Amino acid sequence: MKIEDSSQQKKHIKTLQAIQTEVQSTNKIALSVDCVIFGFDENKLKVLLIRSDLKKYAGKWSLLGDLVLPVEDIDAAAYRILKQRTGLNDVYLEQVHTFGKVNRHPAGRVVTVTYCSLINVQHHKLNIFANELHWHDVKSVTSLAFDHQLIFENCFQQLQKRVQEHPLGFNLLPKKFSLRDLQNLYEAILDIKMDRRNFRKKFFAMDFLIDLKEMEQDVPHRPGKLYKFNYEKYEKKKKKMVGIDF
Amino acid sequence: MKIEDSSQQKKHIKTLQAIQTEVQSTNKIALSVDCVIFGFDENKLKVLLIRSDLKKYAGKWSLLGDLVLPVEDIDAAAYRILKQRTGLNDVYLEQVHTFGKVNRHPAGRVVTVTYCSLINVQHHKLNIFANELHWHDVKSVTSLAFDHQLIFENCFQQLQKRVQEHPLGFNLLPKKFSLRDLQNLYEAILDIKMDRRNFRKKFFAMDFLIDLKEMEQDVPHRPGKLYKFNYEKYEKKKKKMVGIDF
DNA sequence: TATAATTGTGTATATTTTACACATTCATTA
DNA sequence: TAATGAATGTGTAAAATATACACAATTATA
Repeated sequence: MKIEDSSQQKKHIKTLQAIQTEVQSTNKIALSVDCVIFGFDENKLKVLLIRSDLKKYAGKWSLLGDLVLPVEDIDAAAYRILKQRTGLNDVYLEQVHTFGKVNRHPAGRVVTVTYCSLINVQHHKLNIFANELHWHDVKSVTSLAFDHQLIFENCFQQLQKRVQEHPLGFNLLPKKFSLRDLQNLYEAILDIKMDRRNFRKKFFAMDFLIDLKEMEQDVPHRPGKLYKFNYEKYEKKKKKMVGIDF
Repeated sequence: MKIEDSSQQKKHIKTLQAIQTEVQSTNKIALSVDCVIFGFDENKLKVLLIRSDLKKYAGKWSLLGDLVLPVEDIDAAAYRILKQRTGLNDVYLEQVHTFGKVNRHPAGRVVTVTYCSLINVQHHKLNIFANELHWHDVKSVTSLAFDHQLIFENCFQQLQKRVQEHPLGFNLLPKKFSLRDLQNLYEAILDIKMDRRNFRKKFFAMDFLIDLKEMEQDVPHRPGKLYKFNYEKYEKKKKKMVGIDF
C-alpha cells in the first residue's frame, strides 16, 4: 500500500489515524547508528574500531554502532554509543551520511546513520578498557566488516574537507597545544606536508589563537609557546565564503 | 534489550540468528525520504511543494516524500518520488541529512532521509500536473508542515555551499545557456550580485564551457553566445582543494 | 661550553581577486 | 533607414593572498 501514488489521483486529506496505521503496520525498518571515532596520537590520525561481533565477519574490525531505540533521537543514540565506548560525554559529533542499501547488513534490513566523532585521546576521562577495542592508524584501515570500509572512507573524506573549512581539528588536540602540534595534526589528517612559516602566518593572521603565555614542557629542544582556540571570537567573526571554485 | 551495553562486558560472538531476532522483533522504526526539489525559472530559484495531506497541517505546504519500502534502497525511494512527482528519470539527486527526532512526525516514529534535487524546469518530459503541487519562490517559503521548514533550510544552505564548489548549477539550466543565464542562476541561488566581467573571466579561465557557436534567439537586444558544460573535462581535471580557511 | 634540535621571524615574488569603462551588436521604433 | 535602447564582449591596474625561502634565538643534552 502506497501513501501517495500517481500525480493524477484526487485530492484527499489523510487523517492522522490512517497514517498511523500505515506507519505502525508496514514499512518498518531497523535503524542503527555507526560512529567513526577519530583520535590523534603520536602524530598519526587514528580511528577506534572493535572486533566484529558477527560470526560471518569473525576476525574483521568494524565501527562502533548500535540499533536506535524506538524512543531515542538518532543524535542521542550516537552520543550514547560514544559514552558507552569511550566514557566521554561532551565530544564533537556530526552526522555524515545514511547508508540504506537493502542488502547492506546480513541480518536483514538495517539502515544506518553514520556519525563522525573527534576526541582528544589525552582526555582524563577517556577509558578504552573494553575487550576488542583498539585504535587503528587510518592508513592501515583496509577491509572492515559489513560496508564499514565504505562508511569509514566516506567519513574520512568528509573530515578532510571539513577540517579545512571549520575549526574542528582542535577537538583532537589537548586544550593547550603548540603550533607544531597543530601543524602535525593538519599534516596527518590531510596527508600532506606544509611550510612551517606559512602555516604560522596563516593561523596568526586568522587571529583565533590565544597565547597562553606558557611553554611546552619536557621537549628535548627549545620549547614552543602554548595556545588555545578562541571559539567565541570565531563564532562572531566567521565568514561566509563566497567564491565559485571547482 | 540492548545489543551492546557497557565497555566491561565479556567478549561474545553473536550469531546471525541472534541479531536477526533483534532486528525483526524490536527497534523497528518507520523510514521515509523527503525531496527538496529545486528549479530555476524567470531568474528565481524555486522549490516544488505539495499541500500537506494531514488534517493537522491543512493549508500548509510540505516537501515531497514517502515511506521507504521494505525492499527498496533509500536512494531508489528518492528517485521513485521524483519520477512520480515530476515524470523525470535522470535528475541530479543527492542525500543531504537524516532527521530523527522522536517526535518530529505526529503519526509516530518516522525518521526521514532528505535529498536535494535539481531539475531543469524546461525539460520536455517535466509534468507537474498533480493537484496541489506548486513551485514556490525560495524566498517566500516560510512555514512548512512538520519539520519541513528546518529540512528545507538545511537543504538550501547545503545547495548554496555546494554550488560554489561543484558544477551542480547546470542541472537547473537548459542544456544550452548563455553566460548571463549562468550568472543569473548563481545570483539567485546565492542571493548576491556579481560583477559581470569578473564572472565571465572566472568561467572562461576554468575552461569547462564549450562554445556551441550558437546565439540566443528572441531576445530584445544583442544576443549572447550559447554554451554547454564540459563534464568530461571537469571529471579529469577537477582539483582537490587544499587550503585551510575559516 | 659546544652541539643538536627546533622555535620564531620577514621579505620578495607569483598568483588570484577585485574594481572599473567603452566599443560592439542586434532589435525596435521613429 | 537612421537613431535609440539594451545587453554583449573585452582588458588593465590595484589590492589581496599565497608561496618560496634563510637565519638568528632558545633550550636540553652531551
